Amino acid sequence: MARHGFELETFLPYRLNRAAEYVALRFAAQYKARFELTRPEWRTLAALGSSGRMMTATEIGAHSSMHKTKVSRAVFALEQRRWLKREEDGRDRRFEHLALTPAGERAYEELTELAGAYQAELVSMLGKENVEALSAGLRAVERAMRMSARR
Amino acid sequence: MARHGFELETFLPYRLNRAAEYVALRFAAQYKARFELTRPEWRTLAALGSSGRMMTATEIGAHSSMHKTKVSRAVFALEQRRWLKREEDGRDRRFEHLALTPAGERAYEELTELAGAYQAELVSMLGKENVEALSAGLRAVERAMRMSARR
DNA sequence: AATCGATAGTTACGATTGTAACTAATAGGC
DNA sequence: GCCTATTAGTTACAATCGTAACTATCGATT
Repeated sequence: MARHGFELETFLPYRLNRAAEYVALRFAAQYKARFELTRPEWRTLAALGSSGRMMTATEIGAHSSMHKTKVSRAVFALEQRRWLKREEDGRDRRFEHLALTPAGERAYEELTELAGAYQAELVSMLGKENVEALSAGLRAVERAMRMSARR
Repeated sequence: MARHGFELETFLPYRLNRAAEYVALRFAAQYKARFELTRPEWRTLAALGSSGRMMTATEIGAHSSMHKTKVSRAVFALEQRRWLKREEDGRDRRFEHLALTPAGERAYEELTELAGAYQAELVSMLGKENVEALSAGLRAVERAMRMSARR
């Protein structure tokens, strides 16, 4: 039917994007319904919770690939919710050291359960081999990202 | 270092999203620089160009996974640029049949060349086996999308 | 110690997006 | 032949996002 060689269906950027949207939206529906959390907020929570230590906003951005304005807004929202507290650095007052409050920790624990269950659901939906293939492919992209990051 | 099992780095929705963003942005930079095109506009152009026939806005949205408001705006923009023309349906006047103008065709040809070159660059960057693994994984996700689409 | 440049984080602003409401047109039941 | 439900497409509006500009702080150079 197509007059030309090109087909959007076979174009990797398009396929990646569509798959990512689908997979992310299904999970976002869960934590939005459960916690009224946005994606930047969930990522910030995950970064702090999984590291298990205090982090600066810049570190969070680097760890979870978020623009600093996104992190800034997410930190503000989590602080309002009393899930996160800031502590100023005595030596260098530009830094804010961020940590989860006990309430934030509890939310994080629940979220990681949701995430684990969703990942398991993905494996059973896609099949173990397919997930491994996908993961290997993503690993290659991640490698390429790191390569092009260092100029 | 992490106190908990969960790591964002191993969470598929996150990895997929980050990889998709990276791959899409690198390509978007090319067609934005060359044509001042937005992503919805490029997708609309690609849908029309590759099908080689007239399509309605709804068809374009279904074919390229875009919300109808995105399609509507992209169609308007491409029409302003004289890359696309509308033709009304005589029998059912709700439909608009869309087709590329000769200028639109020429732009599409150039864009597919860019796309082909980029896909080739991806293969050489990631390695053929990795692209095939990624593709197999994506195919599984696409299958799951189709499954959950039919209610 | 004064200045310049770099860095952490915030905010103002414009652009883009999706939801929902809207218009216009058709189909199908009665 | 109506009345209702459905569909195609557009638009108003609010939310979200990134760029760029901004404040505040620090280090280094002189």
